[in-house]
Amino acid sequence: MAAEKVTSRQRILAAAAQVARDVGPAHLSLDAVAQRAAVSKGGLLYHFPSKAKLLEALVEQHLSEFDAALNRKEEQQQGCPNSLISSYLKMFVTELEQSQPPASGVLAAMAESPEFLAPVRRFNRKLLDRLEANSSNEAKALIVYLALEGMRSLRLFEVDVLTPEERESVLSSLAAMVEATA
Amino acid sequence: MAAEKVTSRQRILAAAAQVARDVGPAHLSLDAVAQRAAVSKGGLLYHFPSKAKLLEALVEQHLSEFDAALNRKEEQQQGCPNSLISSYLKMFVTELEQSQPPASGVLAAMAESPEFLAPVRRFNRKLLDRLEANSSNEAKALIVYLALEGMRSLRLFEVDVLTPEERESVLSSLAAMVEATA
DNA sequence: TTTACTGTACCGTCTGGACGGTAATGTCAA
DNA sequence: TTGACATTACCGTCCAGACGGTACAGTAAA
Repeated sequence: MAAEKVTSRQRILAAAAQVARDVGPAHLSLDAVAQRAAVSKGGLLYHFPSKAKLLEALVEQHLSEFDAALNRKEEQQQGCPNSLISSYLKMFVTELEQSQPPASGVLAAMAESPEFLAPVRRFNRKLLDRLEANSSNEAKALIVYLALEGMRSLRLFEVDVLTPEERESVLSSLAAMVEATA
Repeated sequence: MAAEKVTSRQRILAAAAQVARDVGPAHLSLDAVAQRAAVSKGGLLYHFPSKAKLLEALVEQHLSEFDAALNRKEEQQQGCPNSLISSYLKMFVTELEQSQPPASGVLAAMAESPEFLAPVRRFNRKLLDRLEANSSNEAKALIVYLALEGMRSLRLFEVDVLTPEERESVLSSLAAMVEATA
């Protein structure tokens, strides 16, 4: 049950993100997702009984992948001061290097209704709490967090116009801010 | 021609942003916009011959209002070093104080298709060029810009979970960064 | 026998937008 | 001054297509 089922579910989720990118977040249709995932519409609705459930899962998946990636980075430098914000920065760099596509599934969910982002709100608040508990300088950590969030959202909206040089310059400055324990 | 026409157009534009906020960016329908603007659907289509034109106008309006607000702030402190990034910061604070609603019309446009954000890309790039020409420390200015962009996008997505204290702390730190001419 | 689907047919609703009016305002020649 | 026409700024209706979701019969593997 696990192997096949999970694979199908994940294929559908990935297809949904793809479709959202291709036709615009507002035009994510179940038919198109099913086709892209090489699943019948009945099959799709077997896994996700409604469009809302699919969008919910899209958000959930994004959050859990984000969390996993962050934790992975943090394990690599346990105990260091400012380890969380430092991990977030490293994670962002890794994402860039691997040129991971933005989380367009989340966009589709928010387009449908901002309510779908309630889990994101909860996640963000928890992250902020952890960040403040973990940082030697809260304000600086917040700025780094927000600057990264800014770059993420620019990419998500496909309005990122930073040159590679600017990006590098910003990222190294942010790294310096993190290391300068005030 | 001028007085009535402009008023009607603007009522429609404002109604569109409202509707997008209410029903979710993906569900902005011409009928709903017409109703909210107290115009018939035919009337709406007279001003905006297609949905695409309406969304285009929504983005354009946002950009021009942004630009106007920024220029207004900059005029108040002509000649100062780092005047542009400083103006952007002040503008953001003003927006917060007036608790202006986020630009949900732009969200509706991007939901329909990311292509609608092409003017935003151009605008951002120009802004960045101006910013770099105007700043005594490019990297720092970029960080401030990105942090503000981060806060803006969190609000736009309705996932902003910063406490007023955190916001204030960040904003005053950003102001300090701007003033510390390196 | 249960799980995990496929495929087809179908339904009700919503939506963009085409279309054909129409009333008010303005223009201009006789 | 007035009648003829043009333009502007809409209104209200209609329709074809897309979409979410249901229903159901069948199938193949574990």
